[in-house]
Parts: sequence; structure tokens; C-alpha cells
Amino acid sequence: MDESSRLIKEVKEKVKELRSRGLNLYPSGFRRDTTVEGVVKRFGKLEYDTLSKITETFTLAGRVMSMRDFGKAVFIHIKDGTGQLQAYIRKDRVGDDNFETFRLIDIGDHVGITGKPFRTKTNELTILADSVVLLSKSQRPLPEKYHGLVDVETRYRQRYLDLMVNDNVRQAFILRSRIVKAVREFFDNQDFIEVETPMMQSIPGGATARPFKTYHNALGMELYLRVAPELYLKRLVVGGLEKVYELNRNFRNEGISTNHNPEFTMLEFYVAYATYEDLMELTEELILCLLKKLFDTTTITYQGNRVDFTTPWPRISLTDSLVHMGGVPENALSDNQALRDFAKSKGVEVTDREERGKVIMELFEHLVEPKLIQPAFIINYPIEVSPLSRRKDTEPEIAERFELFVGGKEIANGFSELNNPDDQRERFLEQVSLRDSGDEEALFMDEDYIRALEYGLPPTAGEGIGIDRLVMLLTDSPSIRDVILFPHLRKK
RNA sequence: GGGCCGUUAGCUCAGUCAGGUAGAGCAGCGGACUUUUAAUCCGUUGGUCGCGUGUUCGAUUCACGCACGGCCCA
Repeated sequence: MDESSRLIKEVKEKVKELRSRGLNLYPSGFRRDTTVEGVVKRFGKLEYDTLSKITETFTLAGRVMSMRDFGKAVFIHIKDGTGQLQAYIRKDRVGDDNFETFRLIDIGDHVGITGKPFRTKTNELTILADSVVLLSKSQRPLPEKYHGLVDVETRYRQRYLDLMVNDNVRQAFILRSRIVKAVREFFDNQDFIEVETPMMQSIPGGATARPFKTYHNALGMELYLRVAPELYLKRLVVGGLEKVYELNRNFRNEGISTNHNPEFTMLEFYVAYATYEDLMELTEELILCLLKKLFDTTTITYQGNRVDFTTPWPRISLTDSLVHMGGVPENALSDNQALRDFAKSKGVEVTDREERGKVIMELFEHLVEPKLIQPAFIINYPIEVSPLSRRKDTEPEIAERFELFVGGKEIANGFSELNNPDDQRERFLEQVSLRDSGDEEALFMDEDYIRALEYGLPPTAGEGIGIDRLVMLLTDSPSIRDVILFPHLRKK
């Protein structure tokens, strides 16, 4: 909005006039004794006659959202953090002086109102005002009352406006808060301890992703914003914290899309003496617990699809999913060239440099992932794309790993942790050679982490759950930007 | 990075195909109205039509480039 906007100029003039009348536009210390919700809860069900006998008065505060002016009486709606309520201001009730002052109040201003509840002719619960005071002057026009604010860019850049006028947006973020709270309760109730590990790391690790780089002046060293807390959390398990979780931000220097924001919220948790199979059960338990607590149901609708979370969720091996859901010819899975040819025939871009595991993952992402609408665990990933996972004893080229898919999105990734320091060193070395040949997502060598493993990590399983994606599912949001208050956009 | 779409008043949108420098509703401003519900009625202000270059007598409209956003693809 341009500073020279005529509307804003008009408000500035009005502000000057109000000040010259000695009115404080931003007074402090207004005390309300109830909220909109408080009034509605207490009087919302009372009939006209019962209400008309009530003489008790209440003081509440809120933003003026609409105004219907009758000259000597005005109807307004005020909105506070709990809801919206109508107020009726009559000149003969608030007095001439108070009414004159009130006439200077606009839509968007915060006001304090004292009065008694009643019902209007049209049966709307309303506060009949004894007095109105200005609490904070709005100096910019609000978005329109009927259509609200639709422009996506403005909604993201000025989220406060979006929250102010679009109630569904407000509801989604309240739900997000409740989800996060319920997740914490779930883990706290199972005797996990919540920890916080470094966001700034000298060696970024725990996930194959490009990191953001920054610099610490006093230490004179480069630091990276973390792509995952994983390696620190496992150090804690080495130290004897057997059940830990962290629910916090990760940063990945990658593209932005409806499923990706450069900073996003991740839950990671680790359980000593557990396997990836235990974690699949725990995951089912967690999601069902959330659904029960938040919606009291086991089914949701996501983008028009009914999603049924009744357990157990199928566990499908990656290769089975490729053959049966992705239409990959069975013989291609054991023939590198046939696999690459098939990928190309499906328009999946693969370079000759990419190893088999990566080609398989590309195929999976394109051909299978979008079809996984109902919750399903995909299990048994190639070892070369799982550098921190334990090998299966029976099939050393396969990792004891799963990913959970719902609504065509990856929601969780878990595995039995690789606790053999020698194997881990080998895996790091492979990653380093990938990095040397140009793979910017490959892991860095982390000697300190290997040293921790050398002290002995108990057999452990760990998992990460993308909180933003989970919230998308539970709020039926098509874009990650709908569940992140301030999604990143280009500077304007 | 590529393709498609969008950007017009504070907000929500017409208009652009067939070039002649813009309209509506809400909001605002002035007035009437003491039970309205997108209140109503009368009057009225408001726009470098995203930015730039080109074509043209003349560009919001056509062409090209750029910026920002959305969706899809990589």
C-alpha cells in the first residue's frame, strides 16, 4: 500500500483532528472483564425475554469489523481473540459526549465497550453499550468485509491481515498449535525427554540436503544451519538419554514449492533398544492419538480424498511398490541398464553418474508416491540412499528403514540406526566421494560423530516426522504456505 | 531452470480479443435515518491500469524484456 494513498492521507487528517480534541489515540491499561466467548457462553442460549431482565454489565474489547450507522444509533461488530459480537450504541444511552467521540471511530479501530447483553429484533445476541472508548486507532483501511482478502501474495506478506479477516486461516493456525501441543504430550507421556540441539553446526549432517552457510565473527569460523538434528540426538542416546525427541526448525537450501519451505518444522525422536518395526507401531499410535484428540475420528478428508487411518497400515517393500504400483518390470530391478532405460521411457531424468539407489528413488517418487493416498509404510530401502541406517542382517544391501506416505506425501522417515562405527565410516567415505564428484546434497565426514559411535550407541531406532506436512494433512491444506505463518517469498 | 496463468481504486473484480489515456460493488468523504445484518436512501472523492523499452498520430490494450505471485514440470 502506497504511503501517499489518499485513504491514508484522510486518516492522518482525522488523527490530527482527534489529537487536537485532546483524545488519546493509543491509551494504555484498558481492562476487560470478559471476552466475546465469555458473553456467548453465558448468554448465547438465553431467549429475548430472559435476557431483557439482565442488568449486569460487562466490559470487553475488540476490533471494529463492521458498522451500520443510523444517525443517533449505530450497530457495530467487534472481534476479539475468541470471536465476534455485535454491539449497539445509542446516543440516548451513552450520552451526547461519548456518542460524539464514538462517531470518530472507524472500522479497524480497537474499542472497549461496557454494556449489558440483550437480543435484537432479529434475535442476535448484542451488547447494549453504556460507554465506548477508543483503545487503538487504525491508520490503514481494512480489506473488504464481504470478499475478505483473497490475493495470495498479500495474504502471505501481510499475514496479520489474513488472520484478521479470514477465519479459516485463523482456525488452521490454531489447529497447528494444538497438533504440536498434542505431539509433545504424546511423547512426554511416554517418558521421552525433549531436548534442543544446535541449529548452527560446523558440519551439517543427518540428511542429504544442501545447507545454508553462515559465519561466526568471534570464532572466525563458517557454520551451517542444520539440515537435521539427527547426529546430535544420537550422540545423546550414546550419553544415556534413551528416549529423546526434538521438535524444531530445519533449514534446507533448496527450491520452494507447495511442499517445501526453506525452513520447516521437524519432529525427530530416538528410542534405544528399539527397531524400525517398533517405530512403525509407535507412529500408528501417535497419529491415531492425534486424530482422536483433535477430531475424535480415524478418517479425514484430504483434497477430496477420504483417508482412513484404521491400523495396521500396510507395509510394502519399496521394490514391491515399484512393480505393483509403479509398473516397473520386475527384471529391470536387477538390471541397471534396463532400469535406466525404463526411467527414461517414463520421462524420469537420470544421469549416468547416478547410482542405482538414486534411480530407484526417482522412479518411486514419480510413479508410486502420488498414488499413496491411504497411509502406507514403504519399507526396505537401498543402502546407498540410507547412509545412516542399519543394514538388514539377511540382506546387507537393504536398510532397515521405512517411510510413511499419506495423501501422496512423505510424512515420516524412520530406521534402525547404524551403530557400527566402522560401517558408518565407510558410508561417510562413500558420501564424501559423491560430494567430490559434484553431489552437493551428499553428507560430510563427521569424525566426532564416529568417535561417539565408537563409545557404543545401543541398538536404537529413530524417526523424523515433517510437522508442516502433517499439519497440511490434518487441516486439508494443499500448500505448505497455508500452514506456515510467514512462508518465504522473494523480496519485493 | 522451463511451460502456462495472473498483476487495473484501500479490498473484490469488469474492461483489453477488434489501440482513441478507465468502470462497478464494498470501504472512504458529505447528508438523512434510534433494532440493523453485505442495512437502506441521496450526493461525492479516489487510478503513473506491476516496471521498462519498442511499434503507433495515439498504448491499460499490441510486441519484447524485467519484477513479483500462483499452478504444473525439472
